[in-house]
Amino acid sequence: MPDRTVPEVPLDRTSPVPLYFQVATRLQQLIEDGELPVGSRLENEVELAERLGVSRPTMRRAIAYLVERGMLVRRRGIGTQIVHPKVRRPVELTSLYDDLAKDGQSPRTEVLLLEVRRAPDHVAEALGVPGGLDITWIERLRFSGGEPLAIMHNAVPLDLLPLTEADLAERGLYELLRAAGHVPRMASQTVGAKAASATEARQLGDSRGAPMLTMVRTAWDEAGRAVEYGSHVYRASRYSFELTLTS
Amino acid sequence: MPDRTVPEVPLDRTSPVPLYFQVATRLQQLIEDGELPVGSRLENEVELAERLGVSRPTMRRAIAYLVERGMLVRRRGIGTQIVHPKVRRPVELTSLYDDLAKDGQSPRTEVLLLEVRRAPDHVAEALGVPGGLDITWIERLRFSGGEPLAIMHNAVPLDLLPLTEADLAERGLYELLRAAGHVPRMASQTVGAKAASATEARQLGDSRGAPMLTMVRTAWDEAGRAVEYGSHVYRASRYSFELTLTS
DNA sequence: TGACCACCTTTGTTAGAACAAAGTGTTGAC
DNA sequence: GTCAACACTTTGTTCTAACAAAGGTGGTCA
Repeated sequence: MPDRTVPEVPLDRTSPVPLYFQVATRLQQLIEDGELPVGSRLENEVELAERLGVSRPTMRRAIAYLVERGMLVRRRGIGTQIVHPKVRRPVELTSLYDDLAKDGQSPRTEVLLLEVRRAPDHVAEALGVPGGLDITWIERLRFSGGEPLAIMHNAVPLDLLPLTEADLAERGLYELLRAAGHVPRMASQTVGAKAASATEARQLGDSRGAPMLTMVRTAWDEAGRAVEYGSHVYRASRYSFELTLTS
Repeated sequence: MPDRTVPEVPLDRTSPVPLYFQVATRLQQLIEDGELPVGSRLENEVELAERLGVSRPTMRRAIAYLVERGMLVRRRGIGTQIVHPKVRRPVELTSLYDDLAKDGQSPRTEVLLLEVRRAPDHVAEALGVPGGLDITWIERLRFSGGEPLAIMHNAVPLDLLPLTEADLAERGLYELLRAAGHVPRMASQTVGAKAASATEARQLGDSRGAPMLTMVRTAWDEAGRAVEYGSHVYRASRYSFELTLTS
């Protein structure tokens, strides 16, 4: 496949958006739109930098950004190739509410319990706090399309934000956390399966022993502060996790 | 928390290992060992570069590497802080065999079926090939600690490598792929749950209807070529997925 | 013909330098 | 005493420059 000449990229040097990002964004768009087709090779970075009017480090940074996202592949002596037309993010750190809302499923939430209490040992440990931490403890039932989908148990450190039943009924926990300035940035999850207990079956309108997907998660914000512990149970017949992962 | 003086870092300028990586690795070690405790702040990058005897770009690259991995956090005007003592990789792209072997569980594999055939439609689609693709189709039973753990169905494009029953009994599929130069770099997974079918129950020595964790995956190599399709069923009582994810 | 070497292309690494932008803290005016 | 302006600290962006290393190609010589 022959080299592909990248069209002119409009640059705004007065903009607060960094040059490397302007270039990267434009390249990404060209690839997504198919103007730079999968399999084709880019010009070499020196020429490209010259033609677009940026320095080589800036050009390299833009390319590195797309390599990181899995759209481009580079090899010394060979060049830069387009290998995928869509961004391949590692994994999106989203909540169930976000996922459903994005799909236009209009989720509904029923708050079963909301109380302030001392964190149980296993929760305190998951949050990385020695003990004696005050948390808001929440139990919610999530519906989608009018059908129950999941039971969600969450703990949020009390000093992060005040949580009310009304807020939670209308918005997802992650949305509330973000609005309060505690953006989840990293999370550690364990995904497993189990048979529904009698209680779970009753709450979810499923039969006892029905297969359930379980997820236990701890999330941290940018500054490394634990913002959420969650232990959820999903009806396997109605939910599964999709992940894209990179080495 | 006061600034922390980073101890001297030994640099080998004749080594093929890049300087920024030597610095990053040493820093990572210091953090993991607790010599640079969580919450403490690093010296500013200019001073640090000077003291360690590298240029500022090199120092920045080393730090950026650790920021990317979630160990450090930087803020303009503030400095660089240690927020986590362990590397937080997005998600490791490993196979079940790798995971078990790493835990010292000495996995055993029984090859139930190995044949060359035309890819079924849903497999061809998952691999991103229009159709008419010849694949090696494999069905394996994976044991751990003498107990059956999972049933694994895989498809590997025939032209990638020849697979024999003997190879698969001794080594994991990913290990074989890597050895053949087809290193899996990206994968797309769907994780769900289901109740064991009669066949699955019999093969896994579990009861019919027992909860099972399911995983369907397509993996690509560095060049964007599909190298594997897999559809696996794990006994939920004996296995779960652990993931770390970043936004 | 075939193997090996030299050369070309392309990305990777490192350095030095200057200015911009974001936070923090301090000083001074009112 | 309060608040705004300013200075200082620290990271972020951008540029120029040079050399190293890896992959491919073509030519020479046996």
